[in-house]
Amino acid sequence: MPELPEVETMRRGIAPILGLRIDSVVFPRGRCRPISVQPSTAAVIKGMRGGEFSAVHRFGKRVALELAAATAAERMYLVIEPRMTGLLLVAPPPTQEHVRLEIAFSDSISPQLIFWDRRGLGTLRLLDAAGLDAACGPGRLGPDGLVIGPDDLRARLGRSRRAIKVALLDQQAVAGIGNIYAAEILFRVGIDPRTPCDRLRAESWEAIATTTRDLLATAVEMEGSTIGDETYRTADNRPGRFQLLHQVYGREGSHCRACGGSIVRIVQAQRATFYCPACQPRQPGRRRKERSSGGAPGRKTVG
DNA sequence: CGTTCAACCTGGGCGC
DNA sequence: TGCGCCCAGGTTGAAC
Repeated sequence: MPELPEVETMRRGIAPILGLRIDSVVFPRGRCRPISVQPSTAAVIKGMRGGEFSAVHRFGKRVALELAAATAAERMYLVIEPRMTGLLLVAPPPTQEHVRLEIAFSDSISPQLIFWDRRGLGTLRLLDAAGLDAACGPGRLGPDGLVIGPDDLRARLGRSRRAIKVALLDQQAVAGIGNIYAAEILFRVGIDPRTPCDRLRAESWEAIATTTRDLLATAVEMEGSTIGDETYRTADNRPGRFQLLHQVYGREGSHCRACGGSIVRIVQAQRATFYCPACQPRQPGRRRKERSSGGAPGRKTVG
């Protein structure tokens, strides 16, 4: 679940553990399969115990905890990728069973840091600076969604034939957008999610970039989106509030809050897309053999 | 280059 | 009640 706003909220929420001495690092052996830990659980324990975290960064949908070191060359980072169900907590976890990592600090008053992940698709990596750059640097991730500019977005996607919804999920184009926010962004700019990128005009890219920044910033302020029960929670175990502002995601068959029409669900690249056909009309076909049969810019059901 | 599919996992919800 | 199926916020790699 966690996309940029949720991961940013996690990043901010675990700040209380910065500067505390790492007393113990435990990978509980649950009944379920272990998550991916690189280079190994033993190496992670050895690399962290006795140290302290000096900063916490976010790269797209990943959190990187920086370990204090005498020199930059020795500096290591614990990179956490929550994927679908991972949570970073400084509060008691939803269940004990899916606690994947537990870090305790010598100051007994302070909370533990817990990585909890029901499905276990999340990953943990202990990386040096070069490894961090390879995993999260500009070669791997595009500009962050909170600061993406229209020119950058257009330069990266403007010539692509991919559908705009699918392209917005490409982390190399722009980092941090996931399935929820891609749908919400496109609703707010009134663009059909199936529109090929190379058919969007400059003003559309402008609108998409501006809306992406604004919407993600608002979602961060509202501490992300919590849908259903055992999903995303803040680091201190509270639900986010941005789901209250969702206009299309998860609302198939419901009335569009803008026009009263019906929200539709389609599948693109094996993932659900929600949109309002009335508020997000098909682009008038630029550069495509258009057989104006009726006259009105009516649609032909294509797929 | 782009799409499609399977895989990685657990668990909730639904129809029968 | 139980079983089987579909669904889920993400990412990756192989096959076409």
